[in-house]
Amino acid sequence: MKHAPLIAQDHLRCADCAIRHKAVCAYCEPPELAKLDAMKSYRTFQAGETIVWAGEEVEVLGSVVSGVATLSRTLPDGRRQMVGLLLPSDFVGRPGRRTAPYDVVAANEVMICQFIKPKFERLVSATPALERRLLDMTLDELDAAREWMLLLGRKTAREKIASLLVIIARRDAALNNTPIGDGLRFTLPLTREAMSDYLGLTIETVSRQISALKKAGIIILEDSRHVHVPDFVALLDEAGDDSDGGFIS
Amino acid sequence: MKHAPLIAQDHLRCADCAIRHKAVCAYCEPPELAKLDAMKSYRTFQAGETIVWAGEEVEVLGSVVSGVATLSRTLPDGRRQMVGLLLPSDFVGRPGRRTAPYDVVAANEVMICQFIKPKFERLVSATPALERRLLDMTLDELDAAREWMLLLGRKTAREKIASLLVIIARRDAALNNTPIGDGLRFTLPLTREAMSDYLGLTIETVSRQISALKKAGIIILEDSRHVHVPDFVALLDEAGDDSDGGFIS
DNA sequence: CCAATAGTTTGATCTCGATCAAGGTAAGAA
DNA sequence: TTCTTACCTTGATCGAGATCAAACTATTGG
Repeated sequence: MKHAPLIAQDHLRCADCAIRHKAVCAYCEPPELAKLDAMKSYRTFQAGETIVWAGEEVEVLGSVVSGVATLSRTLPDGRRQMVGLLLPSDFVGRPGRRTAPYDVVAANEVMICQFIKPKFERLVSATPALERRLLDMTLDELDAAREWMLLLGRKTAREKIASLLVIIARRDAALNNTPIGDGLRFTLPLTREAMSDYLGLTIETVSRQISALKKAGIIILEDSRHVHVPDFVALLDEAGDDSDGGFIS
Repeated sequence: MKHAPLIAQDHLRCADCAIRHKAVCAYCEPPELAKLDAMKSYRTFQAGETIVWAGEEVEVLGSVVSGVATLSRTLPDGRRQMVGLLLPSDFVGRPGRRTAPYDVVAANEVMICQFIKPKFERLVSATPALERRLLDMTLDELDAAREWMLLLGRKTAREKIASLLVIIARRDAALNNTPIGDGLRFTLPLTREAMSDYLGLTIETVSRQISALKKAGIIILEDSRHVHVPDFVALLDEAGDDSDGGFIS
């Protein structure tokens, strides 16, 4: 049987597309999947707004359409570690679980394409292709988490910063459908504090290492949020390894 | 419909049991699942033996029956970080993926209950309950990985050691069906070097912190591998948080 | 028995990133 | 405009954990 892609360029734009993508093709899509279209709704969160509180019952799940959200855990004494970064097309929520063990917070204005959980789960149960797709997405998240463990446990502050820049640059390029190469330009969607939470560092160290990369000519800062990378390979080199960060599936 | 547990005490003993557990019950098990019994075979690996090389094609998957295996990633310059610990009943292998991005190594003598991958995957495709169970197990692994990210990014060396001891103690107790409490006694299945790889520390720091916990009376060492915990709550307290480590699902 | 090997512990010193502290910058409100 | 607030940068100092070095323990094999 011939398989044609169900969604092309804009498969990142909303949750049901992100979920259907790869799960099925235009020729063999189970009719149940079309129901996703009817079920979805959109919701916007402001920067800093908490989308899900750790331990709280979650009644909704979906995926990020635009903006950036963070997953983070906090120790009783306030130490915080980000455990995931949700960029457009990433899935939010845990199918089959009642609560999340971490906070989900909007880093900037975030639009979510969402489904009512029980409805969505009923559809999943009835649609093996959807179940398979969710497993596939969860394996990608697991790879990303393990890649991050290597970074947290063994990389230097400078390598951590470079690695984060590489990931953001790659995702940014993928989102805009532009090739990755020299002369790359992108916007940091995170504050220095959020970066420090992600990298297991302090704000000051993040700021210092970014300044150091700037001084070394690896990056050029137009302002604190706008990065220009004249030589992408040089940045990759600073990251300590050449893996794809587990974020490309 | 009434649900009865399919497997009781010994559900940890082999892969098809670990996988069937929770997926189904004695009354509603799909007939396909019985095929797991016919497909499984056992294989033993010596301590230090590599079960799967990073990037290598994997033709087999299954779960740990006895012993301990580790998942680890290595940077080009040799720095190593363990990204997962496989204790009895844990699943090995990535359904639907051709290769693994990390090495799987036997920490001591390990017995695996294994399935031939294509056969297993065909069965999975035909058995939605199995697919769901795999998703559930993968979500547990993801939770554990994220818990570990918090440890790697934000905990002190002492808290890291205490956290690892708590996890091993809990798994050990679960395996032997004994309650967790004071007067706990267990064997460390890892060398100091493996612990340092897991915790993002050096061997020396691991050794020193274990000595410090011993001096503080939190643990009593019968020899370097045999630990006695007089007061479990005191150990928990040293771990910095009271979560279950994501290892209990 | 001794030698060799692998793992563990302890000490001395160094260094990277944390901490403490002070300014700088940009955007919005009064 | 000036005040406020949030965010970012830079400097000085400190300390937890790394590194370097040596000794100790247990096991295996000749």
